[in-house]
Amino acid sequence: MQLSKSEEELMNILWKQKKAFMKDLLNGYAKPKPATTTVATLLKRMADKGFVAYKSFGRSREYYPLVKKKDYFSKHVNGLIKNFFNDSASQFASFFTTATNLSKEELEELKKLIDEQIKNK
Amino acid sequence: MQLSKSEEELMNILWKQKKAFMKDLLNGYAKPKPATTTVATLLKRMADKGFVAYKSFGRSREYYPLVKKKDYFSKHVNGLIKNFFNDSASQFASFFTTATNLSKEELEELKKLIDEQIKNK
DNA sequence: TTTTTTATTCTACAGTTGTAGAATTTAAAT
DNA sequence: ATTTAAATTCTACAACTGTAGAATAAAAAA
Repeated sequence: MQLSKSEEELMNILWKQKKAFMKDLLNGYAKPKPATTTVATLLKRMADKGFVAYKSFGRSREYYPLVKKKDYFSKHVNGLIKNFFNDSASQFASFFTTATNLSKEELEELKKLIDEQIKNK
Repeated sequence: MQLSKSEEELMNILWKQKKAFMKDLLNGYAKPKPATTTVATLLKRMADKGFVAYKSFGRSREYYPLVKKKDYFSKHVNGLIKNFFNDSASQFASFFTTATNLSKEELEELKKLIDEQIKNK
């Protein structure tokens, strides 16, 4: 099962912190922080879905991710690709480069990266 | 408001066909085609959300998209980028090239595209 | 014209999501 | 030892989703 939008948001905070207590997670949110109970609910759901686990320390818990951001992400993008680009990653890639607004520098950087990739094949 | 997963799927069929009657849309689905009423429900919701419209022909309708795939898509990807990559498109791009499995040919193709982009800047 | 097919509208319902208050528990502060 | 602050569990609830049957209407086929 997939994570929902707000679960993803929380997951992202957790990925950044690697492991965190409730208080750390709350701290990871910006401006209008959600209620503690909201985060708790999300964490429970995420645990049920198998995306996070925790170590108990007395009353509270240290949460940590069970899936790597990279893995989660690539599955995510693959869904996008499948859904929108007839399962063609290259079609997606070309779409991507024209659809997003990368600066010249970023494009150069990306090109370099691709060269690396090509060498490794 | 955003489209849901299955609405996206349908939207994608519509984008391919440019405009379509119910029957065409149903035809666009693979293997276990959904019930006509299911598609009808989705279409109604999509119309409410402002993503499709239609021209009536007697009893039935010819549906057509109100948003371009490209526009929808870039908004979509920007959400992804914002959520996962601190708003950095280039960070996303590099992540993308390593996370997806492009073949050598596809990579070459992509590189060529990027060169085009660079020239146009 | 009677029958059949097809599209549309209504209604329904369970599952998911976003959000959080109330109650409780426990660790920390005084 | 009391009070206070923080984390957890329970409960709740409306909105959104996925899916489709029943009823209806109209168009097409027989």
